[in-house]
Amino acid sequence: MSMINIAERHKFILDKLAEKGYVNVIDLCRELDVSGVTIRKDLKLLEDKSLLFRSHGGATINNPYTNDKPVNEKEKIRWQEKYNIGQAAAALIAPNDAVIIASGTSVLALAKNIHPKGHLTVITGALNVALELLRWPEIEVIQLGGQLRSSSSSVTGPYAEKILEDFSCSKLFLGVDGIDLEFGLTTSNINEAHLNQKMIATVQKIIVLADSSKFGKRGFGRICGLEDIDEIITDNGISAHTVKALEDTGIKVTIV
Amino acid sequence: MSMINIAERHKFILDKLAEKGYVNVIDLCRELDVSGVTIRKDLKLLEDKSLLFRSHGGATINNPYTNDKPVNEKEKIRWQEKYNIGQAAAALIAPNDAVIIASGTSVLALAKNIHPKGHLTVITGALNVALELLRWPEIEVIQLGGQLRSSSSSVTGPYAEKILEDFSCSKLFLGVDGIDLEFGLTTSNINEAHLNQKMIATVQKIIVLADSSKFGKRGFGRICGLEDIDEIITDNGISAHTVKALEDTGIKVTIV
DNA sequence: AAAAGCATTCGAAAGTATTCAAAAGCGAGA
DNA sequence: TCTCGCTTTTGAATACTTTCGAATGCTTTT
Repeated sequence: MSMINIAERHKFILDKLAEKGYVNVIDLCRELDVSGVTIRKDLKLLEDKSLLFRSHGGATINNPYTNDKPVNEKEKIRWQEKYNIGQAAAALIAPNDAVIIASGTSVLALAKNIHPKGHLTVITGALNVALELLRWPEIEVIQLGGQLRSSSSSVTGPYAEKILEDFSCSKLFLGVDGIDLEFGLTTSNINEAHLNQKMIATVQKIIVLADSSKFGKRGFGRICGLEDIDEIITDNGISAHTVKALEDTGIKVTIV
Repeated sequence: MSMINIAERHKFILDKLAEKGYVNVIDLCRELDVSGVTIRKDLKLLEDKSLLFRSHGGATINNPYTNDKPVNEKEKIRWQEKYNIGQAAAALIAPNDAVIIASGTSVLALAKNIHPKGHLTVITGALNVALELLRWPEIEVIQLGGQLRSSSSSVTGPYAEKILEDFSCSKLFLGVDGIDLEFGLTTSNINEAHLNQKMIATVQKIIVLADSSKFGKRGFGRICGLEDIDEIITDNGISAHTVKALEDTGIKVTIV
């Protein structure tokens, strides 16, 4: 196989990488009928464009060391926004607080951003949130019980709701799938929505974490109306008009 | 399987670690068709990147989760035995079973070894066990609720015990800290022991997972006497005399 | 205490990377 | 067509990495 120019060689290399996940210099030399020096130069160019990872004798398509566990797509997208939102939310937590953290990627970002100053009690149904917080000896974590949903790694159902009845917390951090000015807060799972309602009933202050893509959307399960919530933390993709409407309802809007 | 270069070898090692939680040098030598020196060098490199923990003869996963030292220290040692024990225990699970899995490193090894054939219901208080099982859509996981202990990443307390009252399961898989012929089964935490008692009350068959170092030891919290249990799975470090004594009590002893 | 198993170090051999100056290719203009 | 100026490719020399077995020391088991 003889390749006329660089572009074609690069395409060949990337195609082979996509197919096999790995290429080595020697084989490419033979297949493309060029010298090793040339292949190495090609690989270096592609590496500089971060289209592959170089290693001795060849190259791989993805970094062998970022052993990415199959993080679902939702978790990847808008991570930076969620992270900033989580950071802002974490700043609202005071020493000796008792708070509830619901489930979802936004509140996981919150959990990762909590660096407790004093003692803290956290109630959550989300396994990943609980595990994140267990690192801190200052935090007492109450895990809600019940049937686990694999999509959110969190519990729902009567057992969780029953446990909630025994507690009274100062703040609830709630991640949602949709915020609609008329319809209120929604999530895509009806059981999750029901649990969230119980959570709302046991706290004094409700703080919603939602990146700006959530506004105007309606999920399947309605959680509550806008009039029930106290604060929304979102990113600057939110429209001024929406901010105005929320603030008119008496909600504090924090934009990160 | 012959791997040509480092990157692929490292990826293989990390993948295997992610799946099994433990790798040993000898097996990797065979699987990757390289010498022990090379594998050790690889493991050292990966350890320097803190992608794993080195241990005699192998390595264990360094999960950013479950990063509480107590478990990780324990996890380092005798992993091979625990893994084999977990494998044998997993073989006892039948389709459509409903089982309880307690907490500890041995039963975590069990969880990693479960590859369900049909539907399966699992009740557990251990977050790491629950997370491990959530991968399988065939498994319905019931997470117990309550206060979390960071050393074991598992719940104890009245909420967990209350949930247990509603279920009746066929088997309980129990990891313990000590097995004494007179004193019975013990664990180092009194709350854990109490929860284990409640678990025992809700199942028909009790299977204890314990590597051979546990025999003759007494932990702080007594769980039950030997007469209450049905089967023990352990490794071949157990003395013939102990096996005889256990079998005389009517316990089936499985040695892996 | 001995034996077995595992880890580390070292130098040799093979394989791979880099550099550099020479050669080859290529388009533009005479 | 030929040459000029440019980029791309190349082989050769050199430098670096990787792998391995053997020797030696360490840990665990018997």
